[in-house]
Amino acid sequence: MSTVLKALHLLDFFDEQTSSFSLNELVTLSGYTKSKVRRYLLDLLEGNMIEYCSSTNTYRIGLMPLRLAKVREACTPMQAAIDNEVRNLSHKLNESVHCCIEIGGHILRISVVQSKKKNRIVLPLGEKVPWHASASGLAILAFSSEEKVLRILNKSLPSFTEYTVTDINTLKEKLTVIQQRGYSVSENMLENGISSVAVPFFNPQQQACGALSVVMPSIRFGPFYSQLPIDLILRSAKKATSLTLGQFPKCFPGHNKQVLYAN
Amino acid sequence: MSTVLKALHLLDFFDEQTSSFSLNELVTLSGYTKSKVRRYLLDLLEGNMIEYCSSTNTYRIGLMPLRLAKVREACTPMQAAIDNEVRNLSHKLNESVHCCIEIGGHILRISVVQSKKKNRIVLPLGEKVPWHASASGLAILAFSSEEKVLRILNKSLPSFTEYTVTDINTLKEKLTVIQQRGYSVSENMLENGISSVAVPFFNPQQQACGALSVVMPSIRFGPFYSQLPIDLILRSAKKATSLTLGQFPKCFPGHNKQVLYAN
DNA sequence: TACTATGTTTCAAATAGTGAAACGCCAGTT
DNA sequence: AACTGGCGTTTCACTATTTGAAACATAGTA
Repeated sequence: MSTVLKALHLLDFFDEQTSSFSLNELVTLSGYTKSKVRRYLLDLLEGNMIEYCSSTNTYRIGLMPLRLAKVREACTPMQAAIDNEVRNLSHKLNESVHCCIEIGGHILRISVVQSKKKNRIVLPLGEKVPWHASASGLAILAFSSEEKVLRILNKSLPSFTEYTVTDINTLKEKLTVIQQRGYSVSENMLENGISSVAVPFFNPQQQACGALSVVMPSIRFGPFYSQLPIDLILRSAKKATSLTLGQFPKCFPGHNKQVLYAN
Repeated sequence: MSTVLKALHLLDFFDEQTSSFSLNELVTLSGYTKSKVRRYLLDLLEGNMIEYCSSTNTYRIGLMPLRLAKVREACTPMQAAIDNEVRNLSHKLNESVHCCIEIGGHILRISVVQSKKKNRIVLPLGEKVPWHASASGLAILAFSSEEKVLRILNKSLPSFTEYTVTDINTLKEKLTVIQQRGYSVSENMLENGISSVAVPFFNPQQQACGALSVVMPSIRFGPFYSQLPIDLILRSAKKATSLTLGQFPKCFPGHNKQVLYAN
């Protein structure tokens, strides 16, 4: 593994919950030796990827990512495009809609719009979502390489409810179904009473890089699913894809324009 | 120079104008050998810092910077804090106010609020500002290391008006004055008819990382400067500094609370 | 004062980075 | 079809950078 990659790996630990670390904390988290971590941190510091706060002896994200994000958003305004699609879709369906993208091996929720209904699902922004127990995670996995699927699912997976599927073979079968349908469904898999439908979207390399998901109380899911507005959801996913210069792969169903509904 | 830093250096070339590059373009820009650049790009790719677009054979900024920027803004909302100070200051002075920060060796304007007066200065957001011919640039330089000053000023500097100073020794004298006063002044240096005053602000390492600047038609500058509301401007700069967890250095004048006015 | 937890420095050993050159591929030209 | 130039890819011997362990420094605490 290259030095550059090892250094960049340190950045993976920073998130909204834990946004700054001391040297020793990163030593523990990364498993690298102290000298290694220190050297990397100094390099990242000089490259403006992180900042050092001398009063607390901790490191946090620096200004360079801000600049780079600005550059990226300036030429391909993904965040704006996605926020827009999520808002539209939520407005049309009057259910909560959220969008997750995969970064650094995790799925992160980067956009949410809540339903206006009294009984609705409220999802925190920036949260990590489990691969195997969310419609979004499965939607992405279904259009990922076999190797990646194995890497992610081939470990002991946590069970959240009695409906969480943790067996790799059952999960693989689920993925096959999702590949055929083009969307995934989660009923009470992550938390009892919450159900959702997700459609993946793709990056320029035609890899699934995120998913749009409609999420609601399970009590409303039956009627919703029986006349699933998959066209609407798909259209949003395609728009999000094209706005970020991505491309749906040939293997995606509905290339033949025939969309499969419920069951 | 470490490998990590050399790899990160490639990211410096990406900006709003030129947001994607082929391998060879980066070879030319960086002066590195082809093998080197390629290796670095692959590492950055795997670290999600960049994306590869196979249809154009070019690289552009990836998703990781987006994530990191989000993390940073979530814990220290710099952009929001600065926008706020710029708005306040502009409102109080009724002149255009803007804020620049230094990223990757350049000064970028990241926040602007226009004066409400008919005759006012309108500045584009995201523009690069020259180090030697702007109040902001000089304000930052005055509180930067000698080595950095030399690196930046020790090349042939463009002349914008007959008032642009391009001689390094004259510029250095200017910097000394700014160090004593805590603010910098630009009269017609970048464009005839535009004058401004700038105060630097600082990051946690007490390095000048940006500047707040009040800018107006030169015709109003005399009266303005004769009773310069430096306290107001300084207070805004200090607030911007503290909100981003930064710290003014000991060497900054006014630690003794005595503020020097005009001339 | 001693103790502990943290960050810093050092240096020989070894791993990972390096540049040059050869290679393969594609598109445009003759 | 053969030639050409431009670009990305692969390879490999050489060596410079990275590495880990251990000693050192410093700050906070009992």
